[in-house]
Parts: sequence; C-alpha cells; structure tokens
Amino acid sequence: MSPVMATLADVARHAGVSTATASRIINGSPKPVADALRARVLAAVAELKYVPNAHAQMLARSHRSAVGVIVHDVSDPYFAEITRGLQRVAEADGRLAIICNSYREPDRELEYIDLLHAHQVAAIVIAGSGYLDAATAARLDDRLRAFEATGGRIAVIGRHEHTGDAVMPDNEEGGFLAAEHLFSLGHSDIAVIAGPPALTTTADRLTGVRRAARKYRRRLPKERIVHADFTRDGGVAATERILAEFPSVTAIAALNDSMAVGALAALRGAGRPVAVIGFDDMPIARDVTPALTSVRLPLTELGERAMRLALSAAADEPRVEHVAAELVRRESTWRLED
Amino acid sequence: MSPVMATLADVARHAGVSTATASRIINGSPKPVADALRARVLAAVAELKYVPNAHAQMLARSHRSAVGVIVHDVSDPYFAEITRGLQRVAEADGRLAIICNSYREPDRELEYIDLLHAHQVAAIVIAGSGYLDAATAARLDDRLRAFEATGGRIAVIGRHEHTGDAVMPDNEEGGFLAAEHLFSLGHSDIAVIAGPPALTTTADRLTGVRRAARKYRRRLPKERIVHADFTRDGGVAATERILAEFPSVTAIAALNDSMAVGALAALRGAGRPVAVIGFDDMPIARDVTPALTSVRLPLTELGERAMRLALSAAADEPRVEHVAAELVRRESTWRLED
DNA sequence: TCCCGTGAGGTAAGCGCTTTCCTAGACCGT
DNA sequence: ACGGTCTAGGAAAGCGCTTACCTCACGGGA
Repeated sequence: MSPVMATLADVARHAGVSTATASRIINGSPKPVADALRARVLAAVAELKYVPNAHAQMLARSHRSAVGVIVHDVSDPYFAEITRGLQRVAEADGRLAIICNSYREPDRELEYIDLLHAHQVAAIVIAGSGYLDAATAARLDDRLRAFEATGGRIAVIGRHEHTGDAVMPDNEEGGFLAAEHLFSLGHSDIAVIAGPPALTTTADRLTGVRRAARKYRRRLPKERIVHADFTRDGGVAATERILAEFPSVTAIAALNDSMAVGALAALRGAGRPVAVIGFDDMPIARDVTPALTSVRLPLTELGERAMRLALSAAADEPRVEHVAAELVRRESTWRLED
Repeated sequence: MSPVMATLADVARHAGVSTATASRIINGSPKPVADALRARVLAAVAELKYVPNAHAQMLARSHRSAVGVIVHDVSDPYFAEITRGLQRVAEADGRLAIICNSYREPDRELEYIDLLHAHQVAAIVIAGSGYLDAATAARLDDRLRAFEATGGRIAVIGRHEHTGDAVMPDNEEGGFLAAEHLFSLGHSDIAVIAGPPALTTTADRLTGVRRAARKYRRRLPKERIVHADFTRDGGVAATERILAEFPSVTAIAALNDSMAVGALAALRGAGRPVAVIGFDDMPIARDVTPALTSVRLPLTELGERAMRLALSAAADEPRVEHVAAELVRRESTWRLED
C-alpha cells in the first residue's frame, strides 16, 4: 500500500506489451489487437487496480469533455431544480458536470469562471441571476468572452450582460401575473417583498409588478417594496416590517417562494388576514398552509434547455429561448370583500 | 477568435523570457525575479488572456488538491444541507469540491468513485447511505480501498461496509426516539413509512423503532411497515395504503421528513386524525401544517465533520464520530385520549 | 589577479497518457 | 521463389506545465 498510483507503463510492463497497445486495449480503440494480449492487459489492469489518470488523458487528447455549471446555491430549491435539469442533459451526453456555488458573490463567480476555464471544460452554464451593476457585469462578460475565444461554449439562464445563447424565464411577465392576480382579486393596497436589488431577476420581476400596478391604476410607493435576500428568514423579517408599517396592506407579493413561505410563517401569529403570492412554484408551495399561490416557472426544463444550448455547436446568431411563467392558484390568495 | 488556448509558451515568447521564468512569476514562486520581467510577463498574461491549463498543472505538480463528494441527490434537502457543510469546509481549505449524484444507484456510485479517483482528488466523501446488500457493499469497498491504496483519503457518513474514518448519525437512537415519542403519547397502533429497504439508513432507523416497540410492549407487525422511496410522493402513496388497510392506526412514523410531508398531505383529505412524526428536521418541517414533529439531525455539522476527517491526515486507527439525534416536538403529534 | 560565492535566468527532464508514424512478419498472387 | 499488400504491435513525439539543475556575469575577499 504505497501511496502511488499504478500507471499505464506499469500495466504495460506487467502484461509485457508496449504502452501503446495497453492504451489501445483499455480505451477500446478501433485498432485490432490479438485476444491473448487483450486478456493479459486486462488482467494486469485488474491486478494493479489501474485507474487512468484523467488529467494526463485530458492533456494528451486535448478534447474537452466536462461541462461547468455556476449557480448561486445548489441547496436552494430553486437552483436544485434547475440543476437537476442541467445534470440530466449533461449526463445523457456522457459528460461530468462540475457544479460551483457562487453564493451570489460576483467575485466568486469570476473565480469559478476562470477555474472552469482552467479545467478545460467544453461549456459553462451560468444559472444564477445576472447583476445590474454595469461594472460587475462587464467584468464577468470579459472573462466569459476570454473563455469563448478559446472555443468554449456558454449558455446563460436569465438576463445577463453577456450576449450569446440564453434561456430566458419570463420574469417580467411573471411579476405582472402575480400582481395582476392580487389586484384583480380586489386587493388595492399591496406590498412587495423583493429580492436583492442588485440582481436582474429582482429587477425584472419588479418591473412586471409595476406594469400591473399601472394597468390597474394602483399606487405602489417605493416604501412598500421591501428588499430581502430571497430566503425564508428574509421573508419573515420583511413581513414583520410590512405588518408594522402598513396597516392597510391586505396582500403581499413575494418575489420567490422561500420568502413567501417566510411571509406565511410571520403572518401565522399576526391575527390579520393577508393574502400572499409567491414566485417559482417550488415543491413546498403545495404543502404549506395555506397552500401557496405562486407563479410557476418550469425550472427543470429551464436547466435542460440551457444545457442543450451549451452542448450544441455555436450558432451564427445568439439563440434566445423564452420560457413562459404561469399562475398557479392555491389557498393563500382570496378575493377581498369590501 | 481562433479556438485555441494561449499557453505558457506563448506568454513567455510574448514577454521575451523562458517558460520557467514565466511560470515562476505567474505562480509567485519564491525565486526572485527582476521587476521589469515580472511586469512584462504580467502584461503578456493580460493581453493574451492566458489561463493556465489545470490538467497540465496537475500532471506536473502531482499534488492533489480537489476533493470529491458522492451524495444520493443534492437537490434532496437532506443532502443539500449536508453538502452545504461539506462545501463550507472544503472551501475554507481552498479546495474545489466535485459533487456527484448517485441517485441511489450503486453502479453509478462505483463509476463516480473511479471517476474521482481518475481525477486525482485528494479525498472522497461518501455522504449517501450505505447498502445492505453484501455484494454491492463489497464491490464499493473494493474500489474505495484501491483509491486509498494510492494515498487517497476517504470519509463516509453513516454506516458503510468500508472501514475507515466515518461520522455516524445516530439513526438507531433517532428511530427509537421517534417511536418512543408516539408510544409515550398513548398511540399503541402505529404504522411506519420506511425508506428503501436496501439502505442501511432505513435499516438502522427501523431497528430503533423496533426497540422502542419492545420496550413499550407494542406489537409492530411487518405489514405495518411500508417501504417507500424517501420522497414526498412515496409518503403520499404509503399513507394511502396505511389508511386503507389499517383503520386502527392513530399515528405514523415516517423515516424522513419528505415522506412525512407526503403523509400530512394524504391525511389532509382523509378526515381521520392521525399523528405524524418525521425524521431529519428539514427546514420545511416548521412550515407545513400541522408543523411537523421530527427527529433532528445536525446535517450541516455532519457534512462539516466528514469533510474535516477527509482532509486531515489518516490516523492509525479509523476515527468514528457519533452525532446524536434529538426529538423536536411540534404540532403533528399529540396525546391520544382514550 | 584569481577564485569562489551568489543571484538571475534559462535548459530540459519529466508528469501519464494518446496517437502518428514505422517496422517486421504473414500472406497473397504469379 | 519473389515482390507487394496487409497486419499487429512498438517507438517516440508531443499535450502544457513545474522544477531541479545548470550557466553566466558580477563582486568581493585574499
């Protein structure tokens, strides 16, 4: 048990053949090889517990096979769902997907892009939201271009500075649907729990909400839009502020389900009926009480399509696929009788 | 935009130095270098957008830095939580964690072990449950030993065939706590929704449940133990069977929270009060209605400890750390008045 | 003046594999 | 029997990097 790996040369020596022959047998190359040699080599592989060095293979083959994925946080159900789709397609294509969590930090995202670049991945999928800050977005775009310049493929989910293949969840329309639902139920005083202001996802959903407000001629003052961090606890805190500051509010639109669940929790003890609509329609939505009305985004599909784009050859024109949002009515929203 | 990466040699040529000097400057080697050269090299790096080839580096340095993680499914909140802990520690140690989903298929797990081995990771953490089937477990153990023989480190979470460093959630005790809780509340007719029978996690939790039954002198016939697949929908189906077949059952112990949530959902329309206790105390537990009583396992900590074991040098003796389970009472269980 | 020590930089030998040639038999037809 | 065509297998040239070792120039002490 010496801490050293058996190499192809060891196997070849053990079997009394050249490394060329050993390599050909092990990789099932089309070149014909006598059965006797084949058996000897395979026996040597088994005996030495030989496992080829993937790095050496990469280097020698200079043919990229892995793909990289950058998400904000896999353990967030939103990204978990997307990642499932990404993985499914990557695996069907026989590729290892390297998943990186940026935790919504642009710097970490930059680092990971370079890391994936360094690891010679064939493609990178950016599944996290884009950043509104122009400088940040430009830096990211710069690194992505460098990667593309070496023949790497890129696909992004959502609105990013980067021009190229993308799949776009219709966040603006989703925001519109959410707010419209509330307004059409007679709620005229609503509050919004938005995500981090730096993200394009937040901005787009909010734009939709505002459009609905205009259409229904409702006021939606800035103070009624409370930013939180897309987590349950963020939702709890935001809801508490809303309850304290706006006694007239009868409905809350949370721009993702985690925050909506937090809102429901905060509302539980509040003794004041407030309707809540979420966004993303994550699996928990149907299991909370009241079951959460939400705007559904086909997350797994989002992931699948992005990975398919990333794995297909680059097109002349950037391809942009839109995927629609859809309202899912459950018990957390109701008509306001007046 | 020719699809080719700039190499160190390109950078060196561009800056008019040797590759040795370029390498030293780029990696900040201790060897002193004139400032003029340093500046020229750095400028060349920027201009050529040079990113070192990680595979070539690995090969040249023969010093392993990445770590591998095998879980059943990251998008399962149970593993998401564990993974978070694993990642946190790996990152603090400056290592890339490669995460692989086995989806509870031993073959895929085998494949991934070899893949990680091939990628020269420094350590592998197996976060999924072990398998009861001796042949399967032995095959896995065999591959793990091969990896260890090359100097790789291994840490497992839960009971596995593999002898070595491990962190053990006290599943047996947890199962006992769950069942004891139910029995002590006066429920004598209980049913169990167990996980896949092939997993050690299922077996251990079940053992604890049976011990509690013996202690409380309750019968727990085999038919009352329904196996499902650790998912919400599995829980729904199992509960429907239980409701149909066992009219006297007043409480259900589900061996994980996902299935417990499914049970709650199935019970919602059943018009029959049945207490439910879950296992793992995942975040959703407090947001379902009724809030789920569960057995808490400190999942993030589990992950952190496992990764710490994996990253520390091998000890003479296998190190086994136990982590305790703890009952968390909420509203889904109540005293049975008779 | 000579020698040696020292410091900056270059040379080249691998790391473990794949793959392109090349070689040397075996086999064929005439 | 002879040249020509295949064929199975081997030799060796990289893939892009790191690093041990070497070289060369300069300076200072004896």
